[in-house]
Amino acid sequence: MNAAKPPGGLVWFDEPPPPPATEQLSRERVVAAAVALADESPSGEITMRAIANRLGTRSPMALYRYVGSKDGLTDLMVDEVYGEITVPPPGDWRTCLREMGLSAWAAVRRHPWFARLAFSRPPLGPNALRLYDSALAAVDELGLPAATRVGFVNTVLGQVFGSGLALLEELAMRNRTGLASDAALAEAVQPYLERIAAGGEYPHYIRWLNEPNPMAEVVTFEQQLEWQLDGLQRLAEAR
Amino acid sequence: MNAAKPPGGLVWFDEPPPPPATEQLSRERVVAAAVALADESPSGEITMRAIANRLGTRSPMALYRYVGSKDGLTDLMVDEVYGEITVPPPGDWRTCLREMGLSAWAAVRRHPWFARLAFSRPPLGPNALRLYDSALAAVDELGLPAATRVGFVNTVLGQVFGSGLALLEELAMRNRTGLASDAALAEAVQPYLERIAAGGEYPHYIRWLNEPNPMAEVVTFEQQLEWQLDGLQRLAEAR
DNA sequence: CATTCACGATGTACGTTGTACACGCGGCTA
DNA sequence: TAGCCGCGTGTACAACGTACATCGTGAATG
Repeated sequence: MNAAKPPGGLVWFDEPPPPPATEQLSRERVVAAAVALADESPSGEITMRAIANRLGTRSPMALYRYVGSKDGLTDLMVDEVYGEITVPPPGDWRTCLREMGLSAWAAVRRHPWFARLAFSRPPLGPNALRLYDSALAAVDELGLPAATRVGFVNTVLGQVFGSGLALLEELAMRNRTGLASDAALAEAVQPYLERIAAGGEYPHYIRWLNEPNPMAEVVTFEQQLEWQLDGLQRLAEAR
Repeated sequence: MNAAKPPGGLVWFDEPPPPPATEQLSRERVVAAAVALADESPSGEITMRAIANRLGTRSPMALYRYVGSKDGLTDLMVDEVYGEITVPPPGDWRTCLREMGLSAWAAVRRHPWFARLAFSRPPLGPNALRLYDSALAAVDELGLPAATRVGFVNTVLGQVFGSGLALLEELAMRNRTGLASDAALAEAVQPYLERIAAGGEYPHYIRWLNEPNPMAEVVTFEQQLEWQLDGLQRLAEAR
């Protein structure tokens, strides 16, 4: 053991060697720790070192035996969340896709970082495949060509991931600037906007800011999802 | 000048001291170089060092005099692209929002990285404000409450950024894996999918893969944009 | 029972990133 | 002529992902 010797210090001076590696590592434990860590961080950013730390392991290198690389770990995390998305058994296709969308939306609310990663990794893990398989089963009754079937599914998932990403980035931005509440945020931007207003440009923008509740969320995710389903339905009927 | 002396090398061995800083730096030049660089990189990722290099400047620190930080530069880049998005003069609100959506979509195609950054930075630059102002002017005729007005605009822009992000990530992934063409990609995933197929699970998924042109893009951006506009119109009429 | 071996975890190290800080050069002003 | 000040540079540091060699330990083998 050639650990860096504290210059002129005896072993006794160090604090005793941290939580003694509670348990065997495993791919599952690594992924679970990564997911938990990402859930806690507002931005969803994680670090191999942080994961190692959480597992009581001193070195990030220990993880590489189980996940290959950070990208590999990312894929595993993504598939983990795909596993939380459910599709009802085949029946009315529109109901199925709606339920899938809502279920995916719930998963994204639990794990906002998922929206970002889902965009950047191909859905090829077992849970992703299972999800796509169920969803394709649900639209089977329409008798559409292959590309159209998967287009239907992707439209719904795209809506979820897009809205999720907007959600994530707003969370991250609020946290980065330390402005958690609507009020604090409004106050911080105040001086800047007043300078803008003084310039007399952007009259409609200024008028919006001065009306009550300008930030209320009025076009909800559920609403937009329904609109997309309307569109898909019209597409299916016009076939 | 106490530059690191090459160990056992004479000065003459170094190449002569590079392109002599063509021109004065400026915020505009820095931003322009950053945008050009991001456009060239498939992932849209850039580096302060790379920008400095492109400007013939030896040190990345020179940029900090003009942009404050990388985040600051990001904001400037984002606003630059916001400046490429146009809204027709007020008239039929639906036409205006559609034109804005299409114009934004064109901008995103030119600068895919914009979709990612637009999500992560608040639209407070001059060009973003001008865009929002024009868009709000276009929906003014509807006589809706403030939050609803801006909700209309955000719905359209959200659709653009969401679709843009999907586009960007697909580009990035293809480039990361070095599989540019559909054919090359299909070939690379082939063995994996065959193992899957052999298992007999995911029957609908496998069936999709085996039909002709499974990857054809069938639900276009324009289509989805129109569906959102349909929804907005119904919302406005039901008011 | 002794020896070998493979495996899980570790320490060290490298290259890359953003950026803080101090310096030096050149042109302007007092 | 002396001082200053804006601009670019070099150096340095912390944090990151991860390649690599190493080591203690329990299982497999002779």
